[in-house]
Amino acid sequence: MLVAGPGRPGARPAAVLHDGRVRTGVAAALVEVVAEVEAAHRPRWVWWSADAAREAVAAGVHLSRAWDATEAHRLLHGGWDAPPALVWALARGLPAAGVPTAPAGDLFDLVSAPDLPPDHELVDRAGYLRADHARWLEDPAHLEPWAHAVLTVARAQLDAATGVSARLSATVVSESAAALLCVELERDGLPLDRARTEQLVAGAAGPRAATDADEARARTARDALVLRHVPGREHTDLRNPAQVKELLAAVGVDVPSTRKWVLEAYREVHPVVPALLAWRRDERIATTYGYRWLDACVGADDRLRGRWTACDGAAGRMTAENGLHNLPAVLRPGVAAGPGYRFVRADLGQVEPRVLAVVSGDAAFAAATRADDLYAPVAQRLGVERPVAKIAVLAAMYGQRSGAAGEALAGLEAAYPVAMSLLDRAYASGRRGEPLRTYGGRLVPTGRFLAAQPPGSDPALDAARGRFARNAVIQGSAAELFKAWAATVRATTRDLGGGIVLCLHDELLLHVPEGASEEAARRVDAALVDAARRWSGGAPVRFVADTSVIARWSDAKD
DNA sequence: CGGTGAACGTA
DNA sequence: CGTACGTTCACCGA
Repeated sequence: MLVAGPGRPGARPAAVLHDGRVRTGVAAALVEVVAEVEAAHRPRWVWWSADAAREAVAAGVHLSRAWDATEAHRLLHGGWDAPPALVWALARGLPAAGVPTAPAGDLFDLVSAPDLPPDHELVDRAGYLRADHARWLEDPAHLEPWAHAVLTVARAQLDAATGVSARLSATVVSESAAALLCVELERDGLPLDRARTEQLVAGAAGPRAATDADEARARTARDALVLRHVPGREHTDLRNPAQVKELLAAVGVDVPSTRKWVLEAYREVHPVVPALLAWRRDERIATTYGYRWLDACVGADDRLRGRWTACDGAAGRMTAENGLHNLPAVLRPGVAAGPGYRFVRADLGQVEPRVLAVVSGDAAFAAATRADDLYAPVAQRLGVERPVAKIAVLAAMYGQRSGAAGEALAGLEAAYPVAMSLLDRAYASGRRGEPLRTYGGRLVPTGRFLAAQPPGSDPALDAARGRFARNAVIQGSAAELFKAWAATVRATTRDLGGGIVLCLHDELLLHVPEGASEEAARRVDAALVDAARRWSGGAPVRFVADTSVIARWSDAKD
């Protein structure tokens, strides 16, 4: 057990509970104890959240296995918000509505003190965590009961998980590893070639401005490249969509919105359209991924850092801040391995239809996953060209309505009825606002769209819930497979002197010493075979990765 | 001042 | 644009 109290990282109190023995102290001072216990016993660390491991991770201590009570709670009960008081309550079988709330400020002592248990008690008369437990934990002596409490929670969660499905406890374990990996990703950052990145930024935003006036001039100069095409309308604010719409109407481009995919069709109609689209591309880099971003998010060690989250609030994919998940492709040449290092880049091929084959248990569709290109056997079976088969499969999974997938869709229903019926059932239950579980067991509520309006009251809302549910069962299950893969890679490549530096939904980027890069690539591929077998329970579904050793993220795959 | 929608980057 | 996320901007109402 490893728990930490409130306070600044490093300076906060913490406790290690192992084999009946408790050691408490400042978290930074406990790192050695943590390392000793790990080396001697390789335990499954139980913690309220991986944040408890922050000091140990900062010190470079590798922790192999964990049970993360917050992530377990999210999997078991759905939703994202999971404060300890709620995690405790649901683990103890208490109603969430009864969780006592802690009013902030001085008022708290006056108003609620009589309802609190005696100072040495963590749990109140009703069985909930004492309402002021956050403040209560400022006393280091209280960390021991805090550690026992999370152990109680973890045991209850393990029982509950086993009761839900045979796979759920394995999902908790891999989710816990992913959450710990997030702390490591925050520590390590993504290697950048700063000079090259600055060059790329300059290409869009112009040279680095020395003063605010220079910056304003550069901005005006960028705007002028668009406005010169519309004499008489030089005062249009390009950052105001309503004004842009009016400007476009004045030159004969009448559009419902000024979105990129709408304007693409008007490129040839008036030169201001391509100029505006180019302006938007550059403006994105100038404002979001420009010099300010470089200065704020890239460390002195040329690493791009941001906060990582193991699961989003919907189906459970990982999220990252500061551009780690949405860096424009033109900046990717700036992501470069350090001297003596290489990236190993691996991305899953056609992961969502392969996941559908597992989740649905469709034997015929599973057979198609034996091919490197899944759409080839599907096209053959349907008697259509490959592009048609691909559009039909994507349309079935995502409910795409535009495009000409109609006839092929009917073919899919006939050829793979089991897979198609899973998608139909997910859509139908989502329309009714029923929660679903992903293949690994995550509970996903579907009533999250304007919860005030019940299912059945708004057809458009019901359809949105249906589409969300159909997507979530695939996207969420794919996220589980991905995290199982990432956790396996984390474990099997750490002796090579490098590790994962980026997770991007279906893509892993490792930074490893050059001499170990080919071995790392082999282990990444082997990890996929292992993780897929464990996650899918041995289903006859093949997963494939495109894996290559490269120097820059943008380098062509070989 | 905070919240909202448009817009757009990624998967 | 099928879904999800993070970020910035302008606007709105308080």
